[in-house]
Amino acid sequence: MAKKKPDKASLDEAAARLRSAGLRPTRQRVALAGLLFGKDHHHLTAESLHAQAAKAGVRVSLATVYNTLHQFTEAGMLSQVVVDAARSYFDTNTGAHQHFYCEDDGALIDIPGEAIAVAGVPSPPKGMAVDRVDVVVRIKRA
Amino acid sequence: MAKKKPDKASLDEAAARLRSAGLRPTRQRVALAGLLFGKDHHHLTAESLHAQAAKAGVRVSLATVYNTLHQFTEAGMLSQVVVDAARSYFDTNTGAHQHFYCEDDGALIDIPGEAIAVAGVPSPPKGMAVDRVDVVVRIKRA
DNA sequence: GCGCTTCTTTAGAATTATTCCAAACTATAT
DNA sequence: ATATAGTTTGGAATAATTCTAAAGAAGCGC
Repeated sequence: MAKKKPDKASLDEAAARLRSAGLRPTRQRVALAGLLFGKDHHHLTAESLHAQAAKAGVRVSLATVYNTLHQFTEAGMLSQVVVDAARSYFDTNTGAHQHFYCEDDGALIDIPGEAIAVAGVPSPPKGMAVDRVDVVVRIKRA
Repeated sequence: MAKKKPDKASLDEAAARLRSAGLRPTRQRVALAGLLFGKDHHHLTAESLHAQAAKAGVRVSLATVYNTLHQFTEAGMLSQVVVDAARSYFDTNTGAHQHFYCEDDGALIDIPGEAIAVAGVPSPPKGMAVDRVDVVVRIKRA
């Protein structure tokens, strides 16, 4: 049988992480953090995480999944990837990197941050500061 | 009083454009094309174009605005800019260029195509071809 | 541990953007 | 003019996300 829940150690670690981000380590937040950070970096949507939680036997409402994703993003534990007007993707990799976005099936593929160089960004309007530079390489079946 | 509708000449030109794109020059398409291409390049949403049409005295349903925006995009007369998961922006400038996106107020500002250079894009997975590379420079009030 | 206060969760309603639908129209070719 | 195929439209339908008010847990002081 497949292991469903993350092990206790990683859950404890998740709780600690939450605490230091100023978030109470509630059952649902700890469980979601376990699902999110217990494995390799990956991409997800609110719906997909909600489904994954259900499969792992964690009871969480979809509203809480949305809340949690936003709180984690706010806390810098996740980053949001905007590639499609229809749905919001999140990425457990918060480091500087970019994405391929497959327009046929909606898949996201990481491009390591050091691979791509963007030169010539003009200085932003007065009073504004650059928050970050996103590069999306849109690909299609040839 | 402010001029509300585009002049006849530009409407005729719009009709010709539509015809060569394989679209019947209907009253609503011609009117929307007049609003879109009769002036400098700009950014818009379905809602904003619908409102603008209403103000210009053109009767068009919102559904038709959506249809038309997609058809024009398909025909290469408009391009879609994805910067915010919440709404779809369109751009009358279909040339290669990029954008500043102001996260505070949702404003889009063009960055000329020749300004920015993106180097190091890895080759896409087998069987895939790069459709285009979008760069969004997210800015905030400093 | 007990009670209190504050933060969280939740089900379901509400919102928002967008698409779908079937009926009424209209451009175009004949 | 007519017929035909492509369009428009209001309103219903969807989909993703947010809001709300009430019930449930955490954390703190005693």
